[in-house]
Amino acid sequence: MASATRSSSLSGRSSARVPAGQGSRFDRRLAKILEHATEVFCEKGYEGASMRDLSRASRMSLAGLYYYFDSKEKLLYLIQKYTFTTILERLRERLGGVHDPEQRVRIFIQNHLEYFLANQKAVKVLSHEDDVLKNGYGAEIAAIKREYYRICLELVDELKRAQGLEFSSRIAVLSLFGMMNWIYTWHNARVDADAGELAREMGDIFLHGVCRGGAGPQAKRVRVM
Amino acid sequence: MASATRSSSLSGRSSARVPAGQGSRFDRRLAKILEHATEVFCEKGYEGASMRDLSRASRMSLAGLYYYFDSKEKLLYLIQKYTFTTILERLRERLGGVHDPEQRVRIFIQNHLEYFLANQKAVKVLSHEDDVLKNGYGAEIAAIKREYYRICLELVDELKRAQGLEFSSRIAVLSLFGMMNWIYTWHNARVDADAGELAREMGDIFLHGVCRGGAGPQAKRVRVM
DNA sequence: TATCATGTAGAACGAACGTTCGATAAGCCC
DNA sequence: GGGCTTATCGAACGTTCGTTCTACATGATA
Repeated sequence: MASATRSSSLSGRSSARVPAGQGSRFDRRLAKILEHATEVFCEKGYEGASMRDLSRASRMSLAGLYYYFDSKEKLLYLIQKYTFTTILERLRERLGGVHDPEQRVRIFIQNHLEYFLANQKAVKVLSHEDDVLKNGYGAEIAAIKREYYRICLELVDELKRAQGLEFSSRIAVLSLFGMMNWIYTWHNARVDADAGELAREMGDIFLHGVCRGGAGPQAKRVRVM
Repeated sequence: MASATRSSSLSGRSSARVPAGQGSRFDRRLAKILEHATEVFCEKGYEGASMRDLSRASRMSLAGLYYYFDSKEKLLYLIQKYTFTTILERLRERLGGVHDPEQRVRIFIQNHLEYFLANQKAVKVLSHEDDVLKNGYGAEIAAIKREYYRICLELVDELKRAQGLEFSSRIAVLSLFGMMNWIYTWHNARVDADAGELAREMGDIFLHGVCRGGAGPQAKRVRVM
């Protein structure tokens, strides 16, 4: 018996926060398993990773794992839910008190990239195993994602209103998400800049485009044709 | 015996072109199987799709499939190679004769999006099953991809030179790829614009940013802070 | 010391996996 | 008509899959 539907702060019914250092013994153990599972899912993909891989990574028997959650799918759900909830929570904190629309968009980018680079494996699992979850689990994750998208859309709309601009918010926002999310396919900590620098550069591209001079000082445009 | 190492234009040793209407009977049959497999891989992912799924989709027995290729992995390789080769080929044709740097970047975007939307399932398999292929197969696909990236990098460098701009080409190009590739996660033929329109809007964002007015007429900027 | 919830593991379950085998038609050349 | 090649199939191979059953420790409580 037991497993993740028990009354636990990470899993079942309650709040779903676990910074991996608090909570009951059960919660701490489960959080560790989630960390290992994230790594394995990241490397082999959800379908490609077997429960035996997870058991090896967690240094626990196959059967022992099932004490902490009741299926492989639920494990993925727990990872995705925790990751997404955390991003959203931090974003809300950071946006509080800032009112300049351009600054608010930049904060969104900064928050997104910072979390993405600090938790690269988790967000790869989030991005890559996007439509694996079925029914209830899938719907719940999709709802959180929709909310996150909605916030970004609102920020862009604020910007449009404030600056009297006219363009498709949907395409702009989805393009921005593309820029940011794609990072998990190419970012290399040894050669690429950190989150702050990347956020600035991507913010420049999104807001002003490469032709306006991106990272460098304002450049004069020399039209060719 | 036989299977895809035979002397065939799609598979083994030779040129790897098959517009699915030419070639030997063997090639035409294999091309059909590849189409079905693309659809199944797209829906269930490479690992998630079983050979039995493919056999059902192709309306051919499990054993019958193996007459045309020698492993599931090779099948994925054939799909990816054909798709990528085609994009690259079309790009080269279109760039010929155009010399304005901005126009050349726009052609790149247009070509990419056009193919992506016309072959959404194939490119999803391309993007999503990026690091599944091992050793020889993986290396070959990676090489084609590198070449494609190199071309885009060159286009952006041309633009920088022509307009006297200063920014990180690497980040700009990878951001652009992100914008464009992410499309497979959200594009909906019933509500979203076609490739031409999308290419224009993404080109505007990449080149001039949303603050310069994206799709609409040049907008005046109203600074708030 | 007996009892009880908490953890953990070995061994096995049936199902599904990718792949191979041997047989069997149908069409072609001699 | 006999001997190739091409194309297809049912059945099975050995392996691995996610999951479950049962037993056995451990430490706290009574």
